[in-house]
Amino acid sequence: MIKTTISEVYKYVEQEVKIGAWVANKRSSGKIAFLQLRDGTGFIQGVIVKSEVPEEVFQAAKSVTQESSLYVTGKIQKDERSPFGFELLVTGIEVIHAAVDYPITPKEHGTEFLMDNRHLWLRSRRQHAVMKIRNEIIRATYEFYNEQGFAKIDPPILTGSAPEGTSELFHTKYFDEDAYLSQSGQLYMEAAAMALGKVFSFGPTFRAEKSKTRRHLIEFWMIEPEMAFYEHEDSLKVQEEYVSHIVQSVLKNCSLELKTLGRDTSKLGKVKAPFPRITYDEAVKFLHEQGFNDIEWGDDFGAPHETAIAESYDKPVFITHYPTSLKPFYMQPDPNREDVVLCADLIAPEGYGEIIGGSERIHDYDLLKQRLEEHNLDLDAYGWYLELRQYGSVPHSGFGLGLERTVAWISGVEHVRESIPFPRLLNRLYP
RNA sequence: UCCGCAGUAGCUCAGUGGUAGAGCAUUCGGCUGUUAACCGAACGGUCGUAGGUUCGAAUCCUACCUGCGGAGCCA
Repeated sequence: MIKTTISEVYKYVEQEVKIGAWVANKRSSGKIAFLQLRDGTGFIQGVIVKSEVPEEVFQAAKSVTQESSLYVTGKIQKDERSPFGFELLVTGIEVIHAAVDYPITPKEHGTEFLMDNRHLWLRSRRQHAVMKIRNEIIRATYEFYNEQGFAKIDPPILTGSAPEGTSELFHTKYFDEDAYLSQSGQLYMEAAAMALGKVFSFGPTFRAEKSKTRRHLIEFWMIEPEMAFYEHEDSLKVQEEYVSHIVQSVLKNCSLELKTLGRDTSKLGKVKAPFPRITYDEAVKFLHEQGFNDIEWGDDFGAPHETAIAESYDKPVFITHYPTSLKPFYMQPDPNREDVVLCADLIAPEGYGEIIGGSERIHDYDLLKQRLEEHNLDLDAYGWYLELRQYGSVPHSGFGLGLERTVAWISGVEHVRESIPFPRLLNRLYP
């Protein structure tokens, strides 16, 4: 007997196989029963015909409960009636564990209930599809940066100093010292870029912000590349090629998952480099033309502004050259204009908001020191960071991509809480 | 922190001053191609918590708790 998985059954048409699976749902009538089986690799329907199996097998199929675990044996058949293309004509059922009163029934449920049962909700067809897409984005990320000659570098998660104050950082103790959970590895990645040239990080970040929207998580994952000798424009090219690569990889390798989610793939198909760019100045002018009177030059954009800008393009759009006053201390000023910096936010289409923030970094020692002082930051805490500009400083750029917003956008799910296995939200630390 | 909405059976909801309801889940029975299967029956309740108004409160009033949506905030 061949033991296999649902994803491999196409190799065994008209052969007898054994599959370990869970019962996602069942339907039965007097003389035929259908089991919707899942094993993590996919979904397949098992068909049990009363007249063709021993009575105890048919009774087992009729009485098995939702989410019970089974070893099922049977013959693989091609079948036009199955959306998957194959069915399992069951000849034997061995119940490994009988589930009792599985809470998530085949009908609709509310958000709170599903989040309380997140450990079980992940088994659903829809959540399974989102996790597979997340996995494909992660795989394509490593593929892209390895092909482009980047080294993966892991910055620390526990840090002593905070780039911009500590109000939105998670506080903890480091023996007798204060410590904080990282909200970005960027500064460390700059040090790594001076050692290895092109580097990227991929890890969790933590923000103790009281944000409660469909785009915010307390704990989320970020990909942060940093490149020595790359100026602003060089960095934008990496960004648009990277985002194109992950979108096209998902389209190529997750077609079944996108179909399960009902995602409009024609919109994703257009996501190919190059991406449109507008400057902050142009964006403000555009918003005024659209009737937004609540914004002036020097104000940051809110969610409605970002959405209005994104909606006028069918690809992600870069907004570049923000006012210096809106951005962090380390961004390189535009050589032609002191009042704006060489930065860009990448706004995803369809209202998913900012998925990338990046900039060219200041590489001049005196200017960086001046900026630290202007922001009232502790020069000792930033000593090592400033020192990078004393030993062979070079122009360099980098950016950070938020994984969950990207997963939510590509999957087409409404809220980032569905794009991470166990979301940490304002009021959610369980399960 | 602010604005808005909600909390009734395991789940999703109806009930807006007069005997607590439906669908799903579960259990039992029926049905040979079902796709959230269908048909019949049974089981299932501290109406978020506390106080108040009333002959009588799930329903009206007050406070609090919890959740959802949005804003603000957000490298």
